[in-house]
Amino acid sequence: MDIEQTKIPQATAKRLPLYYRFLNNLHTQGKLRVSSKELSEAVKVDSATIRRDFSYFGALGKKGYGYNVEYLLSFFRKTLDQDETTRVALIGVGNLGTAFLNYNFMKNNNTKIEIAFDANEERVGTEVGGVDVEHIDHLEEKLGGISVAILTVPSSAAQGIADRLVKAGISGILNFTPARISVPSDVRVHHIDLAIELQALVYFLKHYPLDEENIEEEE
Amino acid sequence: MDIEQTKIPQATAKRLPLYYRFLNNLHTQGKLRVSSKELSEAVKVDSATIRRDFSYFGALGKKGYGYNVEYLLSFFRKTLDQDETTRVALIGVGNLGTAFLNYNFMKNNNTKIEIAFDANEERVGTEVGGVDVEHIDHLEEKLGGISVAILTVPSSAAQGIADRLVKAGISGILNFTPARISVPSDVRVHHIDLAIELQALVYFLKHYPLDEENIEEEE
DNA sequence: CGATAGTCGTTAAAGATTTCACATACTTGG
DNA sequence: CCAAGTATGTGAAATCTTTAACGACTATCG
Repeated sequence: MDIEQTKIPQATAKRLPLYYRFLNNLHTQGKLRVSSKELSEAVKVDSATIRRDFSYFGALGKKGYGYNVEYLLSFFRKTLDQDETTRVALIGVGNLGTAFLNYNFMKNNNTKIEIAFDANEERVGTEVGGVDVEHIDHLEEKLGGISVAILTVPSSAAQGIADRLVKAGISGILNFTPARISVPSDVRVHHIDLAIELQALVYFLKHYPLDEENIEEEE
Repeated sequence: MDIEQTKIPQATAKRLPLYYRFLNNLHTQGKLRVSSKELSEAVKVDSATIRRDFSYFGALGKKGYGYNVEYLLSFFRKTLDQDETTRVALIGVGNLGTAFLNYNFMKNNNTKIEIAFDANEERVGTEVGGVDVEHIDHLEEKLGGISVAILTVPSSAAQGIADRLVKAGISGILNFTPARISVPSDVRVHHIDLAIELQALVYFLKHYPLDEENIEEEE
């Protein structure tokens, strides 16, 4: 099983959660079947790419019919490990951190922010979006085996906190600070840089005029 | 000039704002020169990739020396159109929207959120992060030629607002809602989906164990 | 001034991803 | 049960991106 899964292209892996969500929508709407073409219009990914993506997992559809929503959904649920909840910690309850805490992505996702940390005494002890805020000084003792962290602290604090997270045994960090943090090679870091995303959009607007050749893109 | 620029790979274009910011840091620190190797460690991009990226713009460095920070910076400033400010509108002053308004990216970026819109009467008329909040009903009349919008509204409202933005003449949308919006082919949309980013990280952690083969990634 | 170490720009190779196009097989309606 | 219509899964091509490797040139130090 893992032998198979290791072969899935990264580009495909990044689209899986997207597919999963839209399949969920379809299911909620009561749709029973869906074609790669329909799905393509919904998620804005080329239909051939969708078929190719699905094909890495085997033959999930039927020729002349399309895909059975329920079946596909249950398949993805297993593949994306939706049955077991992933516990997440959030560091930095500023504006962005608060947005995350109030953003109830745990609905479809089975990832749950279980605890938040902040350096500001005023925030410590409060509850934001149903999550307790602890003091950052207690990071190590309160982390309790959580393996994924969302980092929404000021960029000057990013590397220091990251070091502590690594020592505390974290294995993945979603870094929203502009700082590019250094971690051991067995810790995975994904960077999301809001300022850069905005600048990139502006750059593309100015330098890649699009017309009958528009192609949406990742992330 | 545009002839040249159109040829720049998209992957390179996405990294430019990142380079720009780090060069700015170096300049602030008083560094006069930098090698692709040093820069590589700072931004976590392979040094050969950096050299290749820079080379699309011509020979910016000197063999045996590296790159002159000041020169490189002034070059990027021109290339990224940092001299002219891009005006941006923000729609949806919720948690995430507020985070953006308080996030002062206008420091290095020369993109400026000039106006914000919200449907909540209580927020209308207030000022968040120095930006006036207008009622969404006045979107068209108050947009005043702004061509880039950040969309941080509930996903159910996303397509409707997008349609109005398009009619009002927007040319780029940074969409933070989970909805994949449909727009004419001459409007560029970049999607950033926080829930998906988190899910993707979790998926990679479980299925792509890394050790002496870690590779950081985009976005 | 010559030797040594450092660094770019680029060619070429490898790797990853997307897209085309079509044989194949299923569905549907009469 | 057949014919027409649909839609998958995939081989092959096209495209895009990264990486290795190295020749050419620069800086520096003794």
